[in-house]
Amino acid sequence: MQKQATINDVARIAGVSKRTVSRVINGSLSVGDGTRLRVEKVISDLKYSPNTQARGLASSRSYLLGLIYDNPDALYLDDVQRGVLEVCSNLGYELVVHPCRYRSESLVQDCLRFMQRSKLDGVIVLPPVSESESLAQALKDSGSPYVRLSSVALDEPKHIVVSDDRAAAAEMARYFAQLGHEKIAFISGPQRYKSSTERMEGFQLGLSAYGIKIKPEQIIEGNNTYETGIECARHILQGTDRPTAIFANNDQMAAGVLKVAHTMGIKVPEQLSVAGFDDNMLASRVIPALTTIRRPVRQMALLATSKMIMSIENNDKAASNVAAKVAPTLVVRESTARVATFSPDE
Amino acid sequence: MQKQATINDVARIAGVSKRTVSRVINGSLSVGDGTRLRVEKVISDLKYSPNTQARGLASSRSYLLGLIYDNPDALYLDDVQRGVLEVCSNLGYELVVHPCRYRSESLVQDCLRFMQRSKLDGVIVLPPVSESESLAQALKDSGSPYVRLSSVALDEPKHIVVSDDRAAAAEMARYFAQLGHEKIAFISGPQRYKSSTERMEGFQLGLSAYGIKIKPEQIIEGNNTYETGIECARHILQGTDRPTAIFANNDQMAAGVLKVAHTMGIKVPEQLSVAGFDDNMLASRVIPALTTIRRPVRQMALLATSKMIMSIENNDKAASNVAAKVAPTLVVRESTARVATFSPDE
DNA sequence: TTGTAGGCGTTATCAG
DNA sequence: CTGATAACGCCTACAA
Repeated sequence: MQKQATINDVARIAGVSKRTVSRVINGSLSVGDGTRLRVEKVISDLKYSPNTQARGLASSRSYLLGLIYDNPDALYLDDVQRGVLEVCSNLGYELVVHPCRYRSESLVQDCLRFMQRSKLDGVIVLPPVSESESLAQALKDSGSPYVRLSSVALDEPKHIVVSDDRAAAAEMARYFAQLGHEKIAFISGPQRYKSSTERMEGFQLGLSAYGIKIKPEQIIEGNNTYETGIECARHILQGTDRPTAIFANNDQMAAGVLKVAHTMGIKVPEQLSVAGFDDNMLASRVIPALTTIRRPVRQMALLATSKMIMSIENNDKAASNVAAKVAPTLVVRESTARVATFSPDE
Repeated sequence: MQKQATINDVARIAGVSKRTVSRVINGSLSVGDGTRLRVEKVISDLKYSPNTQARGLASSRSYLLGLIYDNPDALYLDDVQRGVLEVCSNLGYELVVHPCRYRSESLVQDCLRFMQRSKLDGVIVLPPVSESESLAQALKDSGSPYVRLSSVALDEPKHIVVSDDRAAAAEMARYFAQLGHEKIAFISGPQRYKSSTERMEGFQLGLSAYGIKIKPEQIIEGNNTYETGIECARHILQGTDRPTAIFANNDQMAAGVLKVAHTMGIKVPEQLSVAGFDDNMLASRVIPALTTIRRPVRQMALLATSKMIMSIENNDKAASNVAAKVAPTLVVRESTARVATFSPDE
């Protein structure tokens, strides 16, 4: 392996100064066409590419983006990562991933250290970490470009991309109502997360438009895992007043509901309609395939990354102009159906 | 936000030279205890932490590790990433993720550029990219530490962590045989991947110990996706000579088999046993839960990262001594059963 | 045990 | 439009 060519080699061979080479690299306009061509030729001959570290040292840029998250669903994370990387790599940035603990005392400190240790040019923050106002504030104070993904517009447009979970949940409510369901249960996510409250409120609001109200005891809080989905489903389905439909805060928990229904011999969708939220891989693999809400995760990632890079490259106006809101959509599959006029087993 | 303290600030305030501070930072032994304490105090007072870029420029280290892969299963990637990060962050390294195209002409070039652009200290390569000998050679030539994950020991111990898929598949064969299955089908992965051939051969070998041979037409190649799992299952189950058990190269395809069986009204496991490979989230969520082989993915990631960092820190012996092999294990769930003496529907 | 001097590869300043 | 020259923050021979 040859030792890497440096800017000095290029300058020497092209017969110009380092400064000029630097100008060419960075696309400065004030370079004569002849000079530029000559330098470019040498650059490609030598397969020269600038040393990022040196560049960073001198200009305090690293071409590194950070992704901060706390233990998200694997499928969600993967989606996001793909989206981010797509934009990243096209624009010459690399991605550094950084899991952290949302509820830790040292969250802010930890993230800040992460940023300055690696001299990141900016960070993208996923929920629920994105909901931490103290982190957002710290990021703002430190002057680091950042973009948050969330279900609520908690920041200026250039700093956030939101998905309207509330409206989507309302759409699910409408769909349930139109299928004739009235006895409906809801398995919520942790109430400390905005996404959970947004979805719950959206769902309730949507139902109320049809004069339907979920009984308080039919609203149970899970923590978005398959296992708690199972627990909640048991609780709901073993009760005396079994609902005809259950909406879960995410697909994982909806899969848990399916499992319990199967175990109890309750037929889905004939005797029970079930719906989830996310539309991740699981939703379409499970039997019956889940009716759910598709979150445009990848699109959010693309938007966030574009914003991010625009901010970094001093284009705040452009960053603000990138769309900051996306709309999840209803996907109807096999797990929901019109309510039975009377249940076969009652 | 204060401007970051530099080594010079520390030196000045502690009344020593940069060199001494540098020694303290890097844990050199030849520093007087008094001096060391004094310097350390200043460091913590100033919340000083060395600038990674500058450090890298001078010593050609970046404290950055790379993860190279081509479009793996989201769940697999997530597992690996968690494992790697766990070790990484404890030892002061960050992780840069880098998807690439295994079959691309420019794979080697692309990966090498990635490494030198970000001046990575080392890379961990996932299958199937890890199976590229030309990449491995290039990495070796360029003197970059690297560790490959694979199903075959294609490199020296310090450069690889392998999972014995062959033995695991043989174990599944034994299990099938002991359940009394003789008419068995196999849905393989792409034959250009070692993991696929290892599993297939292991399975066949395992069966042959019981005098069982899979008919050639009962071996079908999928590409490890749910969709091809469905296609292959259709092909197999619509045939005249339906098998009593199907082993799929991974859980995704096994899930596809379940789907088709369900559609065709074939009861699993009563009429058909189904097993997968991986034991990812899907396996336990699906109904019936899949019997499968659990790959210790996370453990592989831990081992690989440890090796990696030891190599980086010039501890090749230690790197070689870290275990280089892990054993996947059989996990029995609900999708397999003793073969029916005669099928109820025949 | 400690300090001096020089270099790592870029970018930025400020002349010309 | 171009070029010296000084940062950037740290490390490493070599000396003392």
